[in-house]
Amino acid sequence: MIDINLLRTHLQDVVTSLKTRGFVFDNQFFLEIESKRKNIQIKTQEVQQERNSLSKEIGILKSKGEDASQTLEKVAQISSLSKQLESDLNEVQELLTNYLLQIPNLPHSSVPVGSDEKSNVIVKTEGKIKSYDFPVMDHVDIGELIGLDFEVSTKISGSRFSLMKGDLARLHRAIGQFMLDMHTENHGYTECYTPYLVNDQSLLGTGQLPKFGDDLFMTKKSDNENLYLIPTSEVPLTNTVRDLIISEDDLPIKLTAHTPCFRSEAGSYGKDTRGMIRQHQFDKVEMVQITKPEDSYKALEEMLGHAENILNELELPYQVVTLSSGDMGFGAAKTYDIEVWLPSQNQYREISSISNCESFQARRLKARYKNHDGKNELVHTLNGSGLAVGRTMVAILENNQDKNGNVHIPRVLQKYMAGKEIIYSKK
RNA sequence: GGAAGGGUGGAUGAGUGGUUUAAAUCGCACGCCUGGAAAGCGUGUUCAGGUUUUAUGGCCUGACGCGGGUUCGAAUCCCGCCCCUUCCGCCA
Repeated sequence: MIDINLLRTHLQDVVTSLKTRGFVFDNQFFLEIESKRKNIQIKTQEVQQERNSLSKEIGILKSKGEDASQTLEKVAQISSLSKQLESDLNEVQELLTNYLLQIPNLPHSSVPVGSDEKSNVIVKTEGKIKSYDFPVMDHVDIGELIGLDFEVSTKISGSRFSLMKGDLARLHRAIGQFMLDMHTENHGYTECYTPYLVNDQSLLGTGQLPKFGDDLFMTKKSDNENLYLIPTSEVPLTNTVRDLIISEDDLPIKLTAHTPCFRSEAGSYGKDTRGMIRQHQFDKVEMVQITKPEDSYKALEEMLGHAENILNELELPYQVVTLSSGDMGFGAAKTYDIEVWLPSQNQYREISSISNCESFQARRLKARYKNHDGKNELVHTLNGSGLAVGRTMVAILENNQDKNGNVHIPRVLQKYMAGKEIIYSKK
């Protein structure tokens, strides 16, 4: 949620900024509803004040044993007026916050302006793309030779799920373990185990609700309560600080978790239907940082470095792009995507997304810290994949294949695979 | 799932319809005292919002788990829900 005071004081700037990310701000609606809110609120508070003082008078009169019927009569009218105004005020305020919840975050000044991914800017390209003297297979063809079985997963659950067996399943586990170990042992994150089902308050806090409910899998807890499968562990990790006032000494908070993620991919029919690129269920190791406002952009660079370290260790070629204003997610002020090289597609594909949400989520979460002046100030929240496990495995299969369809296990993963160096194909 | 008890400012905890402006204690901050400290004494110490002010601030509204209701007036009474504790049942 963006700061309503910004809308009151710098409306035009906000409108212009939002336009760069394709959001059309309803100026007239806002001004209308805001002035209505102001009028009703002032009037409501006046009436409440009068009611309170008259009610107090009644109390005093009665305690003295005097007759209060005249005052009672007077306050009866005021009281019903007050009720009416209170409900009017509620209505207007609900309208206003509902609108505010729909508004995406403002892009940071360093974000390239553009309407879609075509305006993304490549920051750097790392690693050497191998050349292959044989026709490369994609990960589905390789996978089928070493334990990837979409026929079975389709039978069990339908499309966009996968089932792995044997060394491949172990490789998948090894990747997650390795990433988690890197973040906890070398990057200073605290490992977390989190719920995979979360309530709607949590999703409202991180911005998936109310606007993107269609992308979530929902379960029913009871007649009047639903729980949602997490689309990313950003949700539980970031919500750890909801409704908290954190002491300055405890910042930054750096959390990581390896969890499955569940997405209905409602708006992506026909995209990446083959293979493991776009699934309803996938594993991801997530990094989350909670920082002081002045530290958040330093933290963003740091997190990018942490994700890059993983790819460097795995010896996978990648590039880093800064997302343009129109390509960023709802809550982000600035986002870096890391894209890994996939030989079968002859292009880089997203494997990580690292965002600074500034105070956007913190405002929804009521996540604050006590600054050195003793004032409560909203924290900044950042999240990033470090990395998507399934897509990392895809990249390893494709980049490390040989002409016999064997997959060479990256050196850093071998200790997680009992020293195994190659997964041999059944070809 | 069943039964009982509970949820009040940073902590403990009092408060069963009206001077509650949420007591008291602890903690914390500042001041006095002191060579310095402790003790003691004094003062202060929640959040959100509105409005006004150059500003410190002032005035006002709301918040006692959440949401409704009754009432001129609700922390207090009524209804629904959530969470916690203990016991029972089930279960890994």
